[in-house]
Amino acid sequence: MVNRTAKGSARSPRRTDSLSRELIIQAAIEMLDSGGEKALTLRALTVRLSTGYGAIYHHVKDKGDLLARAADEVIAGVMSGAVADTDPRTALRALTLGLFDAIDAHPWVGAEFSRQPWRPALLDFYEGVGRLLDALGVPEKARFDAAGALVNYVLGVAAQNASNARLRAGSDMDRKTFLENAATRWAQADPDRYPFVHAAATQLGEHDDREQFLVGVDIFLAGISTLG
Amino acid sequence: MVNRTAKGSARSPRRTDSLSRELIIQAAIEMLDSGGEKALTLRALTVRLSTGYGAIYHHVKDKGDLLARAADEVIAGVMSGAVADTDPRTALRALTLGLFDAIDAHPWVGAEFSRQPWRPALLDFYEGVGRLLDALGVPEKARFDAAGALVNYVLGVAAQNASNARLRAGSDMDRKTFLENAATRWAQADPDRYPFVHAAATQLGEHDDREQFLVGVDIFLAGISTLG
DNA sequence: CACGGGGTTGGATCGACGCTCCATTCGTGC
DNA sequence: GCACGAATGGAGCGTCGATCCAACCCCGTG
Repeated sequence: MVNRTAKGSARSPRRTDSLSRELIIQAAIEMLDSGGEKALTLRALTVRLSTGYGAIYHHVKDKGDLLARAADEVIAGVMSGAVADTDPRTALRALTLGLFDAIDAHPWVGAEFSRQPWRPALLDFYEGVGRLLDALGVPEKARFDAAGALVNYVLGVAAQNASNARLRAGSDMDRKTFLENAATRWAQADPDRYPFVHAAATQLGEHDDREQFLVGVDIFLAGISTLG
Repeated sequence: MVNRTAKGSARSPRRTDSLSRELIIQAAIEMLDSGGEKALTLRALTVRLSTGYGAIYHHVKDKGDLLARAADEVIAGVMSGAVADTDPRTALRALTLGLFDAIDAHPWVGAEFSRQPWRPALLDFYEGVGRLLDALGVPEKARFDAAGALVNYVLGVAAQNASNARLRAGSDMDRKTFLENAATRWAQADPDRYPFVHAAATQLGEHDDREQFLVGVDIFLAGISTLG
């Protein structure tokens, strides 16, 4: 047999501090936050941690596993800080807004959860929503459908925001000018064919994502309260 | 200079019927429908159309462009068949259900729209929703927020369904057994830590995605009617 | 202290991907 | 019939995720 590693190149020294899964996930989160989803490549990760593929794959199943764990980590931080408000309505707004803000700060989390919506971190979110709906007096039969609808709404907005953030990152502009550009495009829509879109262009340029999200939650809560 | 193509291999004959963008998109849609998102590779596309990369890239900017156009094509088929119902409530349910069914039949479309929510096809959907909300008597100021919330809900459910379809495709099982498996997992959740999830496991196993989607729409409509 | 086996690490290597580039060929107006 | 732009096919490039294995370190046993 041939000695396949009989090259002159000396092997780089082995790391002194041992690698851990936590360390890898932390590094992945930082890379995702600073450079978006496409910035997380295993090659870049090996460079950042000054290690090789073997070390990483020893602690993590594959790239999907790494992404999922990173997303879980971010959400876990949010859900743990959930306040137990006395008013279920206020608590529900706070809970959903917490997830909104987290995904707004880490857009890649939104994309990841729209890909894998059954992660344990989302189970906690589901549970929180369900319990608060109970406290709100929603009958048990309707609770399941209501919780599903609300969670889907939150994830929908999250995916939307994540996508916008990606577009913004592509042509580095801030949120304000991005919205103004979109509004201009809407305003240019044919008023005969698109009366609503044309008319809504102004509001698109001025609206606040966060506030609009809360309006949506309120619409939901108002609708849910009519359920028998 | 060296003649770089002076190989012995004869060039394969040029196609007689000319390639068109429509043809390429149609082939892409069929590949996506039969094998999911990962089945659409440019290499496979060149084989299917018995052509080369150059021909494809002449008609299409890149793979993202191709995916987006394919998704637009599918949705355009749905939106064109929209019925003008007299009752705006019924029409709204029909419109949203149309999009739901389309994405249910072509899960990759859901994933694509959660990635690029500002495509012209969705502008039509937005317009339809906005106009029907107007007919429903929603005041102009609230219409923008309400339409945004509803569209986001629909896209959220769509992304969720697309993801479930992907999971099902991975371990080829039908919808029923897939739901039963998920329900079993929910039922195994700790009843003390996850009382709601544990209790909802039964409904998860028995529920119908389509009906639950419509319940969500109804919750929305009920909530919207409270807007002043 | 010797030693050896298992947990851990680094990196060469693989197959597949999107995409670029260019020689070639077709079609059409002159 | 000829010239020229549009259209085509495919070799090749750079990069990706993933695999695989020799090298390495730590620690328990004798």
